Amino acid sequence: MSVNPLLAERFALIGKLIELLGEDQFRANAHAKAARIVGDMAEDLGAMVDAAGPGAKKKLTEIDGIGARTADKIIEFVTTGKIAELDELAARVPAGLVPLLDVPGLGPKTVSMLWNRGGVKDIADLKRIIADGSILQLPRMGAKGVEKIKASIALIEQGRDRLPLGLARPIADRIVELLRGVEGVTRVEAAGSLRRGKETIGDIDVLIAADSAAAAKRAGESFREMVGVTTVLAAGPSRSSVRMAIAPEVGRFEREGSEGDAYKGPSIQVDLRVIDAESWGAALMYFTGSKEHNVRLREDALKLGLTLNEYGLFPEDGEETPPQTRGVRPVAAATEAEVYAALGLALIPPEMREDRGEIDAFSAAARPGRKAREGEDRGSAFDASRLVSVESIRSELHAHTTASDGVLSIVELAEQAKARGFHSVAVTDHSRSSAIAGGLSPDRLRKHIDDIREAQERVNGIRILAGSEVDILADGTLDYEDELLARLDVVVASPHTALSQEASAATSRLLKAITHPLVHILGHPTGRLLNRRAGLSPDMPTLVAAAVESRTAMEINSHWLRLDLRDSHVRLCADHGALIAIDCDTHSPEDMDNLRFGVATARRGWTLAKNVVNTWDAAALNRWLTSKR
DNA sequence: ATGGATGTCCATGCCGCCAGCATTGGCGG
Repeated sequence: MSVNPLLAERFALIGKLIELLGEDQFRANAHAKAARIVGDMAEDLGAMVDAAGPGAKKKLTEIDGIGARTADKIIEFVTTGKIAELDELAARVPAGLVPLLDVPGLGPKTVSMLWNRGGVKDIADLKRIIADGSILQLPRMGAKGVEKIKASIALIEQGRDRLPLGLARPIADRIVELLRGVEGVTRVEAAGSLRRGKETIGDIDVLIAADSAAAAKRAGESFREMVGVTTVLAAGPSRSSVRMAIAPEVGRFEREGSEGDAYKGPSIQVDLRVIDAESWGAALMYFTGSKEHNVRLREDALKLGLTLNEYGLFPEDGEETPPQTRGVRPVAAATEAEVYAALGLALIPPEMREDRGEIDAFSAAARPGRKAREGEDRGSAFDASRLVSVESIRSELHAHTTASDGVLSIVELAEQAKARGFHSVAVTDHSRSSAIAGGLSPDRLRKHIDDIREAQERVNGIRILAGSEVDILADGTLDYEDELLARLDVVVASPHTALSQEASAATSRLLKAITHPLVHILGHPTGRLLNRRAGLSPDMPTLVAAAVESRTAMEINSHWLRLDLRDSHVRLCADHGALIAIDCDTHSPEDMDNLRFGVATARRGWTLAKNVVNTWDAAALNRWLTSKR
């Protein structure tokens, strides 16, 4: 287990405690920032500290946003497992107060006031003073706000995580399709973290433009009456807001027994916003985010004598009131491209809008102090057309058949892949140790290879590669003898068991697989499952360096429960030019629809199409495969 | 607490909206 998520959680907590105590806001911000940086880092800080020894502090402070004090705390946590400052702060604030910060509508100032003025120490206290009405005596607590807080608490108590992208996306697609069918609606787009392809989604934001107020009204009505809506939270001319039920089955809705407020199952909030066509681009940018990206853009706008908001990019005139309310003409507003262009930027793909260096990279002018990226001339803007896209994917290199735990025969799998326009598909059933998944004994694999060759005889227009998803055992050895692996066209090596082994063991285990001369692809490298299992936390820089050296591809497993590698790991691969394989780990035909999630993750990690083996034509793919034979 | 410019200090992400209160704080993006 990597210490990074633990450290991120602790830094975030320190920041929150400082805010609750009403102490230095800048210290609080600095800790929140440190939490974000540490959480995004691919390299395990525990390994870094151990490896650097006495030089650890210097190494840590080289990271932008980590100073001497934070470095000390990282080292303290790695070596002792605790942070004294955190313990001291925690002793001064009731533990039950921190979860209150997660209640929508409650921020640090309000929670702090509830505690100091209202004696609130946890959610139960808050509910009590809401119930007996005494909360209304406190400053800034009016009837309207308290109603909102009450509703938010009810929601929080259902205790749900953010929704995986793979569940949110089909819901959003359905809503977008519904609204596009409303007469007079001219534009519809889902924005937010969904549009950025983040692995989990907090809520769904849908923007529309319409050619009349009547059309916008019709759209709002259709939206609020959709199947699956359990509660209408808002119903105004410019905004509607609902909660939608999510059935246990993917992307399906369940209405029986879920009428109105009685519904207590999983749900997601969906907001519909009506946008003027003239400010479509600015609004889409604002609602797409990320917040950090938006703030950077607004900062840069000010340096150019401009001010950016969700209505457009305007000349900065020093007036207090928003420019659009004074009839000021925007410099740009209608499309994202023109707003970015007016800021001296090429259109930044939504997946990259995270304030992770993309604004400098997309700047038309060279900016000093920036390292040129692989495949990029210093001083020229990042070329978004070179990023990998769904359309650029030409093969699936990780798929299962009925021989192990898939539902398709070899021929059926080939037909599915062909229908998607692929030139090749690899049959990679499980190896013997994955007994539950029907792993093949060496003898069965030999027979399976014959079956694959025989299937190829019967199918035209697609190449069927004989492969295996071979288990990487806990010590790094592979589940078949080299002699057998050498007979396969493609070898995907993946960890399936011992997924909680310690970082150093995981690193050497995976390193063995990457450097094995017969292995082409490292499959779902960490074995994590979203919201369920953290998986391995190997030292990623070491793995990536080895992958570059041995020309082994690192997989992005596209299944929305895996998305493994994750975006930050992918970015490390892109920075070093490692090969990437984007695969669906196909077990059934629908699994191939997950490709877009894998591609989104690749784009979030700045992956160029040329570094993705699935984008290569058949000849190039074959040259790479045979180079390891 | 950090990072930048200076050599110890100084500034520190933007903008709009809403409720509550009476002109601003707090929140969310």
